[in-house]
Amino acid sequence: MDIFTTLVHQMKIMAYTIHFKLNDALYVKDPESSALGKQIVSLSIDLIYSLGFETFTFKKLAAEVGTTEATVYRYFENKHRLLLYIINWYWKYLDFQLNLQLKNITDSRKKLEKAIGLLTESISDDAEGMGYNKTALYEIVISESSKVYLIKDVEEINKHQVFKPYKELCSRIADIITDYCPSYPYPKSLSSTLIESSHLQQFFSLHLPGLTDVNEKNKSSYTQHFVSNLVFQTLDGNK
Amino acid sequence: MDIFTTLVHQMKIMAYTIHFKLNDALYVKDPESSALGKQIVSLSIDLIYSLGFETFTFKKLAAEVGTTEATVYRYFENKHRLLLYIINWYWKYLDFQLNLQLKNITDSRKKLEKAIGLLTESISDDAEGMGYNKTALYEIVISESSKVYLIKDVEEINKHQVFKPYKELCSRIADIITDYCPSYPYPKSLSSTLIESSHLQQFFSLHLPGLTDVNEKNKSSYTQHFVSNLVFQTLDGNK
DNA sequence: TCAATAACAATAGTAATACTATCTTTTTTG
DNA sequence: CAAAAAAGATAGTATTACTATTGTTATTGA
Repeated sequence: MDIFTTLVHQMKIMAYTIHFKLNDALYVKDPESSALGKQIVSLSIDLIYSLGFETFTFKKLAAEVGTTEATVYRYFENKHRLLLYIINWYWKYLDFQLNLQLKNITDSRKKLEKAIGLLTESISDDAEGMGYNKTALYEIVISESSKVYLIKDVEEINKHQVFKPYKELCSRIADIITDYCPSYPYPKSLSSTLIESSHLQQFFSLHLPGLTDVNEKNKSSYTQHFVSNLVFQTLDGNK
Repeated sequence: MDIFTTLVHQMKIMAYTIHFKLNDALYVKDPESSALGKQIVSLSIDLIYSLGFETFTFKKLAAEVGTTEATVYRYFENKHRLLLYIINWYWKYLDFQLNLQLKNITDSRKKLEKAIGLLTESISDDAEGMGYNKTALYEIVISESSKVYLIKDVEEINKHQVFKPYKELCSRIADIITDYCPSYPYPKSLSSTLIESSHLQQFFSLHLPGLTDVNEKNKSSYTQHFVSNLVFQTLDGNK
């Protein structure tokens, strides 16, 4: 059984909705186990997107869901864990999409190109079966995802495997990198840099364009081209 | 008058302590204008370092300084502004150090190498005249700096020029990049990527090493070598 | 040098946040 | 149908993030 088939087995696909089983250190009660739980996650994505993570509170979320704060706390310990849950879901989703789209590609350069396309969102993979507001989720990933690890107790929560999906995504891309250029000494570092700088350049090009070389002409494909150039020149120079 | 001389003129150097005049949108009352203000900034660096930004409060800071919360509020509107002040100070400091160390170098490759060295802290520039706890400040920059712009109202606060020192640092490095490789189309993007990924890889190598290729052997120079390879292969490939 | 004024300390208070606890009602399930 | 689990309703606490007021001590500038 190949790794992709294994992944498919880990999910249940029902009526166009993908379910990922996430690490139970992320929640108190599995939000996938009830309609209310799903609503909490779904509406939290919309609310974090519109308020920003700092301004987002469980009280506001409860009002949105039509329930009470206490009920939200029955699902998630605090808002950081909820964000971590959302970001983990996204990492799993991306890993899944990557496998799906790489399945029939044999050329490692094409694989890397596809991965960059996915990360920079230049591939319009349909949001069929996603269940959540895709725009909101992607914006949250860009603006808030680094807040899940940029905390004092990273190492403590890391023990509970909460970064496993991220590490798996990072490893998968690192493997493609090594496949493309076996002599390159930093495949994982380049992979994490690729993931993070894709997001960061998207953020900068939208909100602080002076930190980038984005302009009216290259706008739509700027991040993809910049990151693509960065990765391939680096690897080709290390061949 | 060259740009470096201009910069020197912008500062006053007194008894080994460097003072930078920072944007007054950052504070209510200039902390450089009193001994208490300096204490507030200095001890906030120690406290943010030891508690992490999320756990850090003005009440705790006031206790540390031996004053009251109300007094701290007379200097800074809130803790986000204080962090922004600290990070701005660091950006100005780095820009100053960069100019100082690049002064007598003519070769653009050597200039870039020096810049990378400074960003990855592999150059032990003496902390003489810094006035603050250098280790704490550098750790804050690595772990907390992105929180100053990853907020909902980035564009609003950007109007007050609070990211100017960052943009200046980014531009300065971008100019060296263009000097080294005039045909490279993304000098500012590469510059911001260089700055941010230097910090991120330092963070990952310390706290989530599985996302990098750090090991016992390359530990001390890992980030510098990775980033150096990334930048030079990218630029050499675009010549 | 004295009078004004700014700086700071001390204290108090408010609204919101981040929770926890308890009790009742509803829903699920064995 | 009974037991158990989930959710609703309500209440309450500690901490955070401020604002306001008043009195005292430095500073400074006429």
